[in-house]
Amino acid sequence: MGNRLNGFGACSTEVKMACPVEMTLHINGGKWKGIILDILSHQSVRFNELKRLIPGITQRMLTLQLRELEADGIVKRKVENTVPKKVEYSLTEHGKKLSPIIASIRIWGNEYMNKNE
Amino acid sequence: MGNRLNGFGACSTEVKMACPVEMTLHINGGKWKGIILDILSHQSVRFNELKRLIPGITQRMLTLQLRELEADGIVKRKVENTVPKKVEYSLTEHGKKLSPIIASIRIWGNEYMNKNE
DNA sequence: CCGTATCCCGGCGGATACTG
DNA sequence: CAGTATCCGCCGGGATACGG
Repeated sequence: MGNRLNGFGACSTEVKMACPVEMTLHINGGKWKGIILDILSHQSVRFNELKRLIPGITQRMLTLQLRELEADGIVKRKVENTVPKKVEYSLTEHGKKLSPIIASIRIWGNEYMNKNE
Repeated sequence: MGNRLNGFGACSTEVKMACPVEMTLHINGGKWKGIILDILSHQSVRFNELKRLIPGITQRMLTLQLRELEADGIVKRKVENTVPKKVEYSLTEHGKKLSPIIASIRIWGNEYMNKNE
C-alpha cells in the first residue's frame, strides 16, 4: 500500500519523499534515464557511444542525467586519462539490482505498444 | 538494449516514443502516478479515499493523473450514480500486469532509502 | 462526493557556442 | 573525446474558487 515510513529518503535532486515507489520513479524519472539504464544494464559504454545509441539526446542532457544517476549511486564513472580522454559508464552494484526491473518494464512496454494489432 | 522498433508507440500525452522502457516510464511518470498505482495494485478505491491516502495531493492533480492513467488504459473508472455520487477506481487487466513491477520497485526503493544505516 | 476552471510560477530540458 | 556555459521557452503542477 502507500507504505509511508517515519523518515524520509533523499536523492540528488534533494526532493524529500516517504514513498519508496515515488522515490524510485523519481530517481529514474528524467526524460532520458530509462533508456540510459536500459543500455547500461547490458554493457558498459563510453560517453560518445552512449550519445550515439540515444538518438536525439544532447551532450548537455546526457551529461546532466549521468551526473544525477551518479550522485544517486546508480551509475559509476571511470575515467582513463589517455589522450584523447576515455570515460566509461557502468552500473554500480546498486544499479545492477535495477536491471531485472528495467527488463520487466521493457517487456510490459513492448506488450503495451503492440496492444492494438 | 536500446531496442528501438520501426514504428512508434503513443500514449495519452501524445508523445511519440520508440523505446518501450521510455514509454513505460513516461506513462507512469507523473508526480503522483507511482503511489496511485501502488495503492490501486492492492485495492479498488474511491476518489476521496484515494485523496486521503495520498497526503499533499490536490483534487485537481488527482483528477488529472487518474484521467491520464485511464486514457492510457491502466485504470478503470466505475461510476455509481447514487446521491451522493460514488466513483470507484481500479486497475484494468493491462494495469494489473504492472503490479509485480510496482512491487519490485517498492522493494528496491526501500532498500535504497535504507542504504546508509 | 466528485469533480472543472483559472491563474501563475519554477524548473526541466532544448539550442547553441565554447574548452581542456 | 568529453564535457561546460548561457540563454530561453514550455508545461507540469500548485493554489484557489466554483459547479453538478
